Amino acid sequence: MARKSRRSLALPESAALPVTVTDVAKQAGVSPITVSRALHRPELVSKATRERVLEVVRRMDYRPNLLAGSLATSRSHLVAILLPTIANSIYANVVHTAIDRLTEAGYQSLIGPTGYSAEEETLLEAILGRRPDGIILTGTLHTPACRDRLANAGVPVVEAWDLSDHPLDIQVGFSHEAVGKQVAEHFLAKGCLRQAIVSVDDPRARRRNQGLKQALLDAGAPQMPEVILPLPSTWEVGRRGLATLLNTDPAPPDLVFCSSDTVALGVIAEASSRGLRVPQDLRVLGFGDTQNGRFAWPALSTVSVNSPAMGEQVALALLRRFAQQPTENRVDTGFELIERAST
Amino acid sequence: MARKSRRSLALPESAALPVTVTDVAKQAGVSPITVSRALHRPELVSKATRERVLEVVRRMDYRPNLLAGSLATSRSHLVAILLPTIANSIYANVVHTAIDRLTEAGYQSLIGPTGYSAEEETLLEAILGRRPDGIILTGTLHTPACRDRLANAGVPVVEAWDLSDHPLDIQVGFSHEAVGKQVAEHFLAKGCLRQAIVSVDDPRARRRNQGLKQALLDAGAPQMPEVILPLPSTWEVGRRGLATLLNTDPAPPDLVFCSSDTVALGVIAEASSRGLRVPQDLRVLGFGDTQNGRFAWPALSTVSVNSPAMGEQVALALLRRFAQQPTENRVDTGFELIERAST
DNA sequence: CTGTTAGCGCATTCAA
DNA sequence: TTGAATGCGCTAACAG
Repeated sequence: MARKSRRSLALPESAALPVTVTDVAKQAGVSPITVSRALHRPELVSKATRERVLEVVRRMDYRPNLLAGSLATSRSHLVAILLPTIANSIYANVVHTAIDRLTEAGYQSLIGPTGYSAEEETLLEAILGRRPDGIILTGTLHTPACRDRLANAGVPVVEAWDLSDHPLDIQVGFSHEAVGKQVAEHFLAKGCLRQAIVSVDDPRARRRNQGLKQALLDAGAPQMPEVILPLPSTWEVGRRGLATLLNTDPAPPDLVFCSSDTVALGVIAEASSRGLRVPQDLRVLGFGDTQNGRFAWPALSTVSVNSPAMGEQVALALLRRFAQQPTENRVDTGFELIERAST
Repeated sequence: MARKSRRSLALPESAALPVTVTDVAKQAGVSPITVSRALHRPELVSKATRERVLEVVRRMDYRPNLLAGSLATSRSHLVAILLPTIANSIYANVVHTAIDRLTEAGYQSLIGPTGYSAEEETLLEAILGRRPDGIILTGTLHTPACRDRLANAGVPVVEAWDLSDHPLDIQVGFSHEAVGKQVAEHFLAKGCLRQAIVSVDDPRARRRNQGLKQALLDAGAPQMPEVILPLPSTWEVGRRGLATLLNTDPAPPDLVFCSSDTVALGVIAEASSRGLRVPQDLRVLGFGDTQNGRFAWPALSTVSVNSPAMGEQVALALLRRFAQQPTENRVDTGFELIERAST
């Protein structure tokens, strides 16, 4: 009893046609909608029919087609996550936590790599075409057009990892300027007057650096060289960065503020290969949460940003929106300076 | 001229109803299918109407609903990627490369976290319910039921990071036993007879370890202690691992084979805090490609698995399947032992 | 080259 | 408690 026009090719019988609600309905002697209800709103169906239907569902190995469901309900249960890169990413922990929470709540995650500004618009359209129920933004969108597009997509958007003055919608993050400021002040108080910077070229890193430099300026501390190298963020950036610093300035820095823990490790490697002791001769400060707070590299101080908490907040904000509950539109997840001596 | 029953709520006019093919068709004075063709198969439409339609598309800001398209064509242009974790993951580089290629080819990536065996089945159903055109598996599926389900889902599946004797479908990876064997033999030849292991508890790591131990056995080298610690793979595993090794055995190892570069760094940290020189007193061997081959930690030897190439092959295999071109069902991407002395 | 018809699989609305 | 009719938005098949 073949259906009217499913597939033109003759298929081997192993590739059976997918079972649909209609198939189940026929077998169970009910209408398709009853099957749907038995599955999703069982309280609307009498116990007898419900059990019969579910039995048939099991027997026929019925798997709902979520595409069809989404089309009919206009709720895709899809969350799009836009991030520059998955590999070695400072955002990975946040994204990971958020995905876990969303998955638990029955949402699935669509990943969009925003690494290449050229195709950003295309990517965004492809993503929006799936009609996601929500969007998570970790990196920065390159073109203003894309930001506009997102703002007007009629979809809740969470921007993570930052608090800016021009929110798209919801923000979960912290102030990068404040990070730089606090680092500078903390170490000024400890007597570190020669604070240098080794950083990749990233907008947020630049704002942290700016915060640090401003604080130094305000305190009347000397301006030290700042080495900015291109992405990606590798150990090599740190090694070359410190090498450059030391070659440039006759008087070495007493602190190096790095754009990430990875870069900081490179600085430590370079320092030790030059016989500089960390932190006695040179303090090295990283940023991020590579090890997720579990364990830090000896002598590597760092600014921990509490990624898991951020991930939770990101997911929470979206889920509350979905449930049409009131939401905070701005969550400051803070950061914490962790100092390590050695061993 | 409102449509019949779209949305019940009165919406502010800013939240305009999404434009559909039908809307465009009306404005352009053609039928919906012509709009569809002008967009997707322009060669089937006369230049004049095509231009008119596209003009209207632009003016009305039409955005195709990919859910509807997928439902109609049975091609979702979605690839599901199942991986244990995104954070600090050894798989991240592979996944990243694969996503890039797939995105370029017009496919989008759905991420499914398989970290929690308990809900593995639920997750899998949710993913399959989206009718992905292909599936990428990086970690291991925990239950046999899930493997069966995948094998019979009627969807191309690529298993990455491994070559086993019981492929689900396509395999792209390398032999983990061979890694262990080659490491053992290489360093035996260099005179390292006391090869110990510090590893997390992971099936594939265990197979690498097994390969190493077997090769040692075959060569008549002494069996050294093997420290297996629970996931996740952090520096701390390395530190505690080496500490345990040194406390357990009076005669220290001359080589420590680690389950990842991260663990290996921990071993190096512990070694240096104990005054052991790497590699003179102790060679440390990592595994993976944390830095993607760009730069290695001084004195950290490693087994590089060429993740980008693997990612390419994974994407390629799927794309060829989608295009119904013949495919290799088993691609050995190999690995490479990289030895580093210092500095 | 263009349009008509019909269907993808499911769920909302209303009626019974 | 159940069902019929209909629509979600798009496209394949066929006709003209």
